[in-house]
Amino acid sequence: MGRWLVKTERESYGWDDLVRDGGTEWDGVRNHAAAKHLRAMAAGDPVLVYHSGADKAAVGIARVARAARPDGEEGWVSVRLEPAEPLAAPVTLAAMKATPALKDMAMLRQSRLSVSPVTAAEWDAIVAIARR
DNA sequence: GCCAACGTTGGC
DNA sequence: GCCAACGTTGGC
Repeated sequence: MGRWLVKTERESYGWDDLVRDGGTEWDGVRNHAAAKHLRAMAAGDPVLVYHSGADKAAVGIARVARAARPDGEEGWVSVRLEPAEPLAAPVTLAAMKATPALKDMAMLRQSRLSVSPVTAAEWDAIVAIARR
């Protein structure tokens, strides 16, 4: 099972929108590295939803409801994400950067990557921060 | 094939 | 508002 993180801006389509809609097609990714991760997602995989911009925090956990399929434009794909549960508290970028266990996190290493993998250890560390 | 110019993202 | 990172485009 893979674990993932997707970035979005609250103002464009955030966690609250995902909850309201009960799920959405995660499309429009036009970056090859990010798209590669979309293609690697399997139904059931958990996905952290991170708000870039003003919030700069992971706020909820979604699940991959359906693996990648063509998103309408040649060569690009989308997956369906559905909300699972909100994090007990937002985990800010600052908190992630301050956590040694997360220093190699793909998102921190390459801040512009909109879809990135999260290791099991990183996932656990983030959930632990949310609960403390 | 190289590289400069340019656009976008996202943190500060 | 600025800047760093980085991807894309287009001239050569």
